[in-house]
Amino acid sequence: MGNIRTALFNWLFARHHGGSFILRVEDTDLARKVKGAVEVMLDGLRWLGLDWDEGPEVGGKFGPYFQSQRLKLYNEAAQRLIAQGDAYYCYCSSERLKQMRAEQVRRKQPPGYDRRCRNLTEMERAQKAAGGITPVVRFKTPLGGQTSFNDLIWGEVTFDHSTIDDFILLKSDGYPTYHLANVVDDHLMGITHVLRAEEWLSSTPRHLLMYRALGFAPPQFAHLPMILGPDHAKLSKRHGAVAITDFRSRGYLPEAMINFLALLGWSLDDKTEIFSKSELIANFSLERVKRTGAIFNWDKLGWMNGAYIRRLSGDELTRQVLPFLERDLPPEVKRPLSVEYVKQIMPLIQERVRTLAEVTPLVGFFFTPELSYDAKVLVVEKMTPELAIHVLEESRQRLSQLEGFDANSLEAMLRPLAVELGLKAGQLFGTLRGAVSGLKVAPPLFGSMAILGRELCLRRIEIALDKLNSL
RNA sequence: GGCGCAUUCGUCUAGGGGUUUAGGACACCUCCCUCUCAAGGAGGAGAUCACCGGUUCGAAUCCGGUAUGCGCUACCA
Repeated sequence: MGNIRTALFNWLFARHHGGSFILRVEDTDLARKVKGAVEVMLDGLRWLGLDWDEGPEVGGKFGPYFQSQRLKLYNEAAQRLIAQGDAYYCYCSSERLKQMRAEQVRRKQPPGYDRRCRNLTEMERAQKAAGGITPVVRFKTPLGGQTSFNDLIWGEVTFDHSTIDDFILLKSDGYPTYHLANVVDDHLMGITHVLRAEEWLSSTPRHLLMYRALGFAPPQFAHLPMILGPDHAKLSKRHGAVAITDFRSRGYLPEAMINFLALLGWSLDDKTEIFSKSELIANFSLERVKRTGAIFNWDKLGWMNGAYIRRLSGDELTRQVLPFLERDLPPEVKRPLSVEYVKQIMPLIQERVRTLAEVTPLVGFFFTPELSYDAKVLVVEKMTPELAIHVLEESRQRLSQLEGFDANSLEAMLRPLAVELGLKAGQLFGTLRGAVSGLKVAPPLFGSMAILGRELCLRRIEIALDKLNSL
């Protein structure tokens, strides 16, 4: 989620300024490599409509866009830094480092590499190398001084070099760390603006130090606020959906997701809530990005998604709902579904759902050949089974003789019937609703009956009567 | 522990010295509409603007301190 929001802000920023949105896959951690993860990410971006100008699949002048395919570049940079005296080989074992850290923590010292290998002589180096340890490459952080930079969102930020240790550039498996790869690539790829999550703020001085050592002009940085869960912790799997694709399968619309995500940390003014993509692009600016983390509010997302669903045309709603019906309707329902039939139903539920996934349970009775429900739904408030039977028999009678069978004629006949039977409208309609849909809460009755048709309605009333009679 | 940053209704936020009895949205409550549920409409409740000092005629807005929270402090990104 956080990554997707970061991607969105990058995309909005690029589109607003007429720049390029570049997608680079930072797959430099072998241990965390997950098969298919990249495809999922690309799918998510595509679904949201965040198209990239350079990157996987579309290519670009500065490819490849997978860091795992650019190892040579990082190696060259590391070698250059070593040659210049800005980096060095470190032969310390991870066991020693772990121990060192534990000791530092115990003594309440700031944890960090103790620079044991920083000034090894040629002789010592050769000795260590002979020991069979594959070294890592560390950056030789200046011991004194400080680095300041002007973050586009946080303003002027300063860090003392004394708080930065000699961080690793190249791991012993030959892969670069984020720090190295990121700096090398941003330079090589001509990146002008880096918009990333706040968690990177404190490592920015390291990056700046590297840009300087490498003789590269650094890009502009903007650190975005984080997205938190309801417990104020960084949003994670524990908080429900994390992958953007989860939202798709839960029936959220991409436009709503974008709108909602954009408002997490950014706002235009004190009242506008609904933004189209082009309005977002037109109005987006870093100056209006907040600095504080925002909690992901599912309720508001639901409301916003509902608002977007209500704005859909009948055709569009139908098109979007179809896959959910195909997926969620019980197997006994014949496929493929009739698009025309679905389209007829849509107006009845459009303003009643917050997600596309909520449609199926509401409209299942339009498709299911056999309704299965408890006879209790036929006996609404202030009714008895006997009364319900009477009501249904009377209704069946009238329904079978009714001239037309559209919503209007149904209503014109049913309303007076309630009066005639000495019932409140809700009593009659509720009973019929139960018989026809098997639901207590359902789409509007007349419209539903019209779509189901006379024959089916009458049959369902028969079945309802059977149910009541066998109570 | 160190460093950096933040702190306005439960949540997302507007507001950056007087126009603020701090505005909007979600959620919540009431009423209207109504065949259920929604949607829609009208109201309501909800924030001593973290706290303490200072600057000022005047501070949510500026300054300092405190508290709390978050991030970083990995051969993760």
